[in-house]
Amino acid sequence: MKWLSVQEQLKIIKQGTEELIPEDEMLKKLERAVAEDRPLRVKQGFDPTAPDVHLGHTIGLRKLRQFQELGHRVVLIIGDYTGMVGDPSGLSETRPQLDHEEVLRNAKTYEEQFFKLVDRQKTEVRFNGEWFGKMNFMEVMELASKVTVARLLERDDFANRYQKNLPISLHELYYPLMQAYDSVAIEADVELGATEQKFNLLMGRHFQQIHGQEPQIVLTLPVLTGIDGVQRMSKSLGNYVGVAESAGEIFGKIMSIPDSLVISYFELLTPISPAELKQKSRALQSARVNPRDLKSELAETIAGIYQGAEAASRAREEFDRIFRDRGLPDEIPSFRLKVEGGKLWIVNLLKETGLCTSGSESRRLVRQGAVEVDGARITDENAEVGLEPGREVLVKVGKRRFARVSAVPEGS
RNA sequence: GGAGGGGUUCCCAAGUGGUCAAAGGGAGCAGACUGUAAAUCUGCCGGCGAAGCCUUCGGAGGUUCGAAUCCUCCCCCCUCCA
Repeated sequence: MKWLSVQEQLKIIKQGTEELIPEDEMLKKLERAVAEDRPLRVKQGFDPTAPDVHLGHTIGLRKLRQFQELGHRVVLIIGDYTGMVGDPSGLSETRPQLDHEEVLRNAKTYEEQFFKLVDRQKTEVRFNGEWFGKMNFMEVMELASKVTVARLLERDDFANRYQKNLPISLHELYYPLMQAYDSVAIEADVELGATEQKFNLLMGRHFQQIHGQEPQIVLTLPVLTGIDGVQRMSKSLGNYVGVAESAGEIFGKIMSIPDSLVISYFELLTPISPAELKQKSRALQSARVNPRDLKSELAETIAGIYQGAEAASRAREEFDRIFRDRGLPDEIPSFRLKVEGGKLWIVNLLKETGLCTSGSESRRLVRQGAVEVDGARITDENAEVGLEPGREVLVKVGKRRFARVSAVPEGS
């Protein structure tokens, strides 16, 4: 194995990271890795609670990839056991617990997405049920005896909830211990996580020391702001972009982020060089470029990483056509509806095609002027639309809901 | 175990007998504008072919012409005491 110099490695590792604790130990580990030609074991755990890997996760995944490129080994821990507990990090409430089968099913989908960014050949996949499943109650108690309640309550999410008189279940307090024990089980050299994971990561050091191991290095990464521009990106907050989503979906979602987020997205989510980043940032400030165009470039880049450059470019074209030029998307679902007397009430049409979920919503949208049939706006909620077999009528609701509708032929 | 506080529409949160499908904020959706699914402004925001009616305020009963609001029992959460 050819190694980069320790200093060069450290520089790359530090790029875009929030904290490296402690840096001097990292240096020592790297030196030893090179001297003994033995890759570091870089741990990252995932709880397969929701099988969608989103852009927020990719910050960590890109970092793992970098470690691999430097010659190190990734240990991916699928938290089949911890997933059943539910990580309380950054949450103000108890997570729902999952049953074991569900967790295993999710894990599979998770891996597929994970390996879009991380090299499978240089990854060891472990389930933490492997060791937790064998533990007996005495051993669990033994673990628990190593941490004090006061220490656990230092964590800001627990502290917050405790202060606000919100419930904290006892099992949640075990989560950090379990994650920490994972590090012991796989003898991790480094563990990555978002800044909000810091407590859990540090607990890993503590446990490794207790078990006579050299403590792992803790590397924290910035938390990505979600597409709402306010809260951290998370599936449960609905402000996320999943890496498995279609290019069109990814493109559109990125286009909907506030302009103020564009630069940091470039920095955290694309392989942009520091120089280019600086240039874009200046261009934006000086109003030399239209933020819209910069955002479009960002959206295409990100969509390209996960769905391929071709799909990304098609997504951009389609977006421009629909939203900039007010045109039509490539694919519009077609419906054939049963019609009496050649006419169908607009409210039923919208409901039956799924363009609206209820009659009330249909009426509302018609009243608001959101509905067009063959380019003509319909504002009368009692309107009827003429439908015949074989001839499709184009229905548009709002800016992005389309359908082609025709009638079911007589007698079928 | 004792005493007290609380559970409201997707989320936060008002409401303590009719004027409540339920204030306000957020999210979401739509319209206008635009540079865009940014920003801003405006409107909508349980369901029903819409007249009125139906379902909804932790659950089940009850009082009342009328209950989110009052009573009874139950479930869950929090605080203090032990």
